[in-house]
Amino acid sequence: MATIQDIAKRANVSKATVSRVINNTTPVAGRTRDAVVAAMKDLKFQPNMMARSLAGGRSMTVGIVTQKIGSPFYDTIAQGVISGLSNTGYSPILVDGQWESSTSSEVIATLLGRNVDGLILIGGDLPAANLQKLHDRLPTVLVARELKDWSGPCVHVDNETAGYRATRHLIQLGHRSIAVIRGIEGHPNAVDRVDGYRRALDEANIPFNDDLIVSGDFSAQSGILGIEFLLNQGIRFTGVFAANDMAAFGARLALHRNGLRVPEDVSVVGFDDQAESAFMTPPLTTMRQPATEMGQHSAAILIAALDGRKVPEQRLEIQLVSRESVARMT
Amino acid sequence: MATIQDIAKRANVSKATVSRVINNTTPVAGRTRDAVVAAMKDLKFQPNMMARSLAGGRSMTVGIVTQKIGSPFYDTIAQGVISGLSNTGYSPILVDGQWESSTSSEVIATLLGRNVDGLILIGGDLPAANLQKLHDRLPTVLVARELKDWSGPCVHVDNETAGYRATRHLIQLGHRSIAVIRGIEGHPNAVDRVDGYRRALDEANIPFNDDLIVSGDFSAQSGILGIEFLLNQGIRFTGVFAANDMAAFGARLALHRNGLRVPEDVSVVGFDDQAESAFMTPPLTTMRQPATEMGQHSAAILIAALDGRKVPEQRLEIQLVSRESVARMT
DNA sequence: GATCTGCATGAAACCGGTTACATCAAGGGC
DNA sequence: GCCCTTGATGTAACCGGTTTCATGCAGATC
Repeated sequence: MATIQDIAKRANVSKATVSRVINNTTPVAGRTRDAVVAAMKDLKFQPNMMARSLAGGRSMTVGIVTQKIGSPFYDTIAQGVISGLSNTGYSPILVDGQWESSTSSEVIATLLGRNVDGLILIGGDLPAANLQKLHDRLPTVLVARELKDWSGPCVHVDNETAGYRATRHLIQLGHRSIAVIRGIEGHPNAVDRVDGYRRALDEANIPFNDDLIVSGDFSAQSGILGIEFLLNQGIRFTGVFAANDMAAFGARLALHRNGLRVPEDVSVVGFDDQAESAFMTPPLTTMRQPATEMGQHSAAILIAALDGRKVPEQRLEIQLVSRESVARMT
Repeated sequence: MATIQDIAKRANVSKATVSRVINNTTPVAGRTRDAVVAAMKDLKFQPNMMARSLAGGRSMTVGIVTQKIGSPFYDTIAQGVISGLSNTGYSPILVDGQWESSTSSEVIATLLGRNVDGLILIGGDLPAANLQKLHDRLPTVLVARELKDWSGPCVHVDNETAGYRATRHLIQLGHRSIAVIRGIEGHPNAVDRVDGYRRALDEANIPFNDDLIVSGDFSAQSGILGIEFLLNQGIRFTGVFAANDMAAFGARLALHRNGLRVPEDVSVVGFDDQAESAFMTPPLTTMRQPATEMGQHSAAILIAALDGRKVPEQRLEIQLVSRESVARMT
């Protein structure tokens, strides 16, 4: 591999000049520049990022910390980030925090050791204080996580409103007994969604019934278990609001196994709108999270911050995608 | 951040000694070592990877080139690679080749500029010659792609046999008119699967009928279109072998829309066994690709190669996962 | 024509490690 | 007791860039 030194020799200039041409930091005379450019082309020069980073302090990499690789929602965000980073000169290093703040701290430490220029944290539950310290050190953007005491950039959507809208949709179609399959206990997004559910109930003067709420963990299995539990308890419901699409899939299957039709007997609303949801039988009505866009937008914010620019705030909303798993009560 | 110099001063030794302690390259006297270790702990020393890489020639990163981020199968492999890499000291840089050899070449070039120590190529269609040149330069493992003229390590599964088994399964249950929704034209895996399909037919003395084969592209939409097309043409079939699970989802939905029950009227076999498949209605019978294992195994192979070791060949097979989308012909 | 100014360029230090080589003290062999 | 070996450690060069500062040259000013 050709080094900057080789280029310099070939173009009869000094290393410094070559560096200037590459980085456009200082004006270089036209003919000199041409000679350097030609030499770089001839030798197929590819700058050594390691050296560059060591000298210049920038590694041109950004760290992405995702949670539980394999979860559709977080994965899609990560993909959005990666796609948003392509052709920016920055390369992504993707690591998994596994929804544990200790693991997250660890992986972040190795990312720092790699001199990443910026950090994108998808979800996670790192304490605000740690985050703030991190952000004082290098640009950090938080995705899919709301946090008070956080002054840095943050890309998130309003889960409470989404939960409200999902529930209102069912209510408007005449449903009054709406079961909820909750996400992981204490998970802020899950909590917000249930809060929205309650608001919609209050608004419609439907008393809140705790029996209709079953716990879950965002898995399809928890959707099955939730429905089985409700049915075994003899609890009546005509609508189901699932924590996410995976749980909705499980719920839909359990209903099927118990001879309940969707949507004729029970309506189901999911959350996320993952790729498969449009092709369920019946296609799933769900709250679409703009996961890809969230990822891309956070990449844009980070790049802007790294360049000292600011990027216009972009309003991302969770929207109801009305398909065929919901019907009017008859 | 503390540097090796700071450690050296604090432990009253030279930089070299600190380096030796860190890398265990040369014996260091017990008390000296202890002093250094203590100093590192005190100062929370985290070696600068950039400097390390520049000096030592190793970057402790590996490049992962995936195709079309967002495709369940390739994504799962990538996840496997990432998980296989965790705690090895190597960090993954993930890029998307987008199923275009020009894009792949480009992203690989930037990975080389980043001094990645090894490369994992998932799928793709880079010409064998390029690959060989690449492999001469740095350890490279090929995943989910079979290639003659390739002497390097390669993790793949036998798609022909899988296609054969899927078809045989249907035949054994009495099906004789089995439609195929093909994957992308010319995609080697897709071609192999259809070859296996033909072999099973031949073995059972069922004449091959070209009308039963419809084109597709691994998308759910193509599953819908395929079934619609067959139905419109009035072509009769009792079984469907889909290129992958996404296509199977689409096919299943199209059958539903046309009043055909699965599996009572038509049996469906998918390919991949992605997470959602077990929760379809009915749960999808499919050929399980050990995607995660493939990723992990290829990571293991690469790490071993980087350490100059060899890792025992591991036989990975595609297996039939029998669920409820297939029934015996009545 | 001498002096000043400004622009293009070169020399060298520096980033934080690794490593070949030099040095030095202690122990062993005669 | 002297010399050689051996093992531990220090010194300094080096990896491939960036950046500060010095330098030299041309044109402008008087």
